Amino acid sequence: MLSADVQLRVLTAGTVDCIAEADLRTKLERGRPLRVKLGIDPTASDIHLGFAVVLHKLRQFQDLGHVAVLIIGDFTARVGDPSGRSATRPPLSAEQVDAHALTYVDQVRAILDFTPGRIEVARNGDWLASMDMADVLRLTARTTVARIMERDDFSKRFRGGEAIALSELLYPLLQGADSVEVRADVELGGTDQLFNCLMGRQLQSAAGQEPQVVCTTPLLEGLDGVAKMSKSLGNYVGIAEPGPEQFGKLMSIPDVLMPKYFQLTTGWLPDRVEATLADLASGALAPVEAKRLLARTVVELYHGEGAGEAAEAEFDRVFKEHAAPAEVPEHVVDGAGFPMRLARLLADCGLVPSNKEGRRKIAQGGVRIDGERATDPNLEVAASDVDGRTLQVGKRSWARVVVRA
RNA sequence: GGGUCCGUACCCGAGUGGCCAAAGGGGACUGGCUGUAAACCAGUUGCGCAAGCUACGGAGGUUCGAAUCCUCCCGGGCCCA
Repeated sequence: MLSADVQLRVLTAGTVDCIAEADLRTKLERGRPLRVKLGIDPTASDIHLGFAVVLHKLRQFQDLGHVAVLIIGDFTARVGDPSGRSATRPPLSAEQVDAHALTYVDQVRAILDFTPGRIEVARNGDWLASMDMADVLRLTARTTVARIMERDDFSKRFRGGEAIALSELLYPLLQGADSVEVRADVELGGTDQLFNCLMGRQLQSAAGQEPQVVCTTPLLEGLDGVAKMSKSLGNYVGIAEPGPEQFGKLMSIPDVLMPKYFQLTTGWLPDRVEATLADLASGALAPVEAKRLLARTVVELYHGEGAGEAAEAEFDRVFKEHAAPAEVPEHVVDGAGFPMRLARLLADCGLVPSNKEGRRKIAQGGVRIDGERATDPNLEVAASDVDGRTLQVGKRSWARVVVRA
């Protein structure tokens, strides 16, 4: 195992908070593998680049010989993490949570080391679900209303006269209870998790354990450049998405976000990031080229050698030469329905949410059949007009029509 | 438990008996320009080819006519206890 100093330098790089760094040093100096906890609530089906930031940090710990303790928050997902929220989250069903949990573990394999002994995966329902009222009361007695209300999310919502479910107030305690349960030495999380993680320290102390060190990583803004990347806002790049998809999405990020994306999503060492950003700033590297480089790098990271260039080639094909992508989803239509309105067909193919919307898109010049723009919203098409052809709506939606006799 | 205010489309928010499928803003989408960036310009943003239908928390009611008035219910805020 490397010296505590060296480890400390690597581990704290790119973190926002590390509470307390001295404690981390002490723990590292013992030379024993640390138990590094990271909780994920399976509230969505995709893991995205924003969450990958903290996963990469966890991987660094693993690479230095420490143990990743991944907590799937199957129980906490149903309470709803109030972090960064301005409203209560909608509850998820147990089935949804289970389904998400499975895909999470699958996706996380792309980043974490699953060598036995290097990782533990646990579900917090295993201990939280069986708590009885006495346990809950004991837990809640360990903190105070004032402490909970210090939290920005809560105090804002409270002052704004918005609803806060009592169960939401308990969320930080549950997350803290996880730390006690798994005897975490370190807990990682995004900066929005700071409060929750600190609760773990408090509860561990109360339980007679040495408090965990809390390391937070920066939050990544989503494609819109404003809000935090999240599934619910749809401004994310999933780590399991196809390369060309990732590439296209990354090309659409605002320029101002490029430095941050280089820092947080490429997995590059700080020196290389700095050098690239310097080139960008000096004009030696054009913004487009920098963005292409970024997109290629990220795609390679998740899809392997060569995938970046393949994605880029596909991107050029579609957006420079305006050709249809290599893979267009097929849509089978019953031939009996013909002749039919083009607008209807677009809706059937799922390219537009309604017939009406299809008419609008046509009128606005946003619809093409094999690259040929359609302009008449009342256009009727025969089966032979569309069979085997590619429909396009806007810049990013395609479907190949297959008429079934 | 008492009092009081509120619930409008993806979000915020105007509307308080007909002129309301509902102002305005944000977002989103389409087109133009471009580097699928930003900025900017134009347009669209319930469903239906249309007649029309469905929609202003839910259910009833008053009225020729309701998002607007009444009753009950559900959800939320605040004050008092």
